[in-house]
Amino acid sequence: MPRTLLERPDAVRALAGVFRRRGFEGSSLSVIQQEAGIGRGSLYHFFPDGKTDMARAVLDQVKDWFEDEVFAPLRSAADAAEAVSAMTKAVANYFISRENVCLFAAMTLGEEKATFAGEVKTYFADWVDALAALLQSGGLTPGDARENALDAVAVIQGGLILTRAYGNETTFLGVMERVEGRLLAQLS
Amino acid sequence: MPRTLLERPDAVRALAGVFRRRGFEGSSLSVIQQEAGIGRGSLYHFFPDGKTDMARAVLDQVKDWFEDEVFAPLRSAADAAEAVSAMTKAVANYFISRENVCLFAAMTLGEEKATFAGEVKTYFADWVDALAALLQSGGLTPGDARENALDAVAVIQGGLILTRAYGNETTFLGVMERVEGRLLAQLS
DNA sequence: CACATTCTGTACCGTTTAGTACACATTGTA
DNA sequence: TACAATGTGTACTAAACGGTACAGAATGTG
Repeated sequence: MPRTLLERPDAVRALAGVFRRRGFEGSSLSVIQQEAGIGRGSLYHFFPDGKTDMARAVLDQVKDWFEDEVFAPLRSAADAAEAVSAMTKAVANYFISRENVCLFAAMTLGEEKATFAGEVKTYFADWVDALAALLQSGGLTPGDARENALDAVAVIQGGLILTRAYGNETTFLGVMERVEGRLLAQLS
Repeated sequence: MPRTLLERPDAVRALAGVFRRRGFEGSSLSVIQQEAGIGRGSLYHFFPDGKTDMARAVLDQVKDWFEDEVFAPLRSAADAAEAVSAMTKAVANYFISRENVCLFAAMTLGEEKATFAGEVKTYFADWVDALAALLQSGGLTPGDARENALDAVAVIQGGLILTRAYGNETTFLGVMERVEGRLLAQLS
């Protein structure tokens, strides 16, 4: 079975960049061709169902990354405090190297909202649940753990909005530092 | 000078609803006509520069509402704790009655980002600054006031994302209750 | 009832959209 | 080198896009 230069995961990575910069509806096929450097033929070869297919593939890849690098470590952590620090560090690095855009958050707006509602809900629920479980393992009551986890994810997402609005990155970094501090304080 | 049935502010209100539901790029002229119940002729009569003009008018109206109902009260408050409670209540009611969408946050994504960057930055900066000033007047150091204000606005914005993702409203209400509690705790 | 002004519906324009068709290039294997 | 599978550029379509033009309806004033 012949292999050529462009593999599907590479295409997905390139698409993710375009969607982050332009949004889903703002990424026309011509824009995608140009910015991702992938011709229309290849695009419809890898993603036969068109733009929706492309977006789904991108969301899947993001979800997989978070599952491996964030959610799973939270669930299987031995030391709660260490796990909190690891999570904030991983998440901060991730979004800073990806234009401070969370594609799942972007999918809660506009027409694409209905299309990806299931995936979006699962992503955020997995994140909140994994963090809540960790906090509970660190001594918090189930209720407190859940509330703190939800507020942590919320402040991270809001931090992304504010850092884009301000046009800097220090805003987001500050939010991440403080959310780490608050979570660690809860654990002690 | 003759007056007819539809006034510009009414049109702006209708447009805001469409933009909240469909996003800026997702709101085509035909969709706007249909959902806002305003014909193309009227649209271009009130907003000669087209869609950009419409979006600007909507953002202006939102900004004015927050200026009057949120920012100004924060700045001129006598009692810091009361002002915090008033703000959280006003903000919660506002977003719940507006489909849990902050149009300024939506404008930090996609192609329209560049177009409205100035207005968006001003909106969030005004909010954070007004809240920080209040917290400072309530006894916090300038640094603490600023950090707490920024995190409060961030968690509110993130709460909107999560409540849309979960498809409920209780998530956002919970976030609002807790952010009020945390701010009040700082003041005491 | 005129009248000027403010609105509004409709037809239209050139451009762009997502998606399709398909010949052809590229590749690993035999 | 022949071959089948995989990947890709190009031309094309119908529909939708934002925006324009403009006749005429609606309105308060004299």
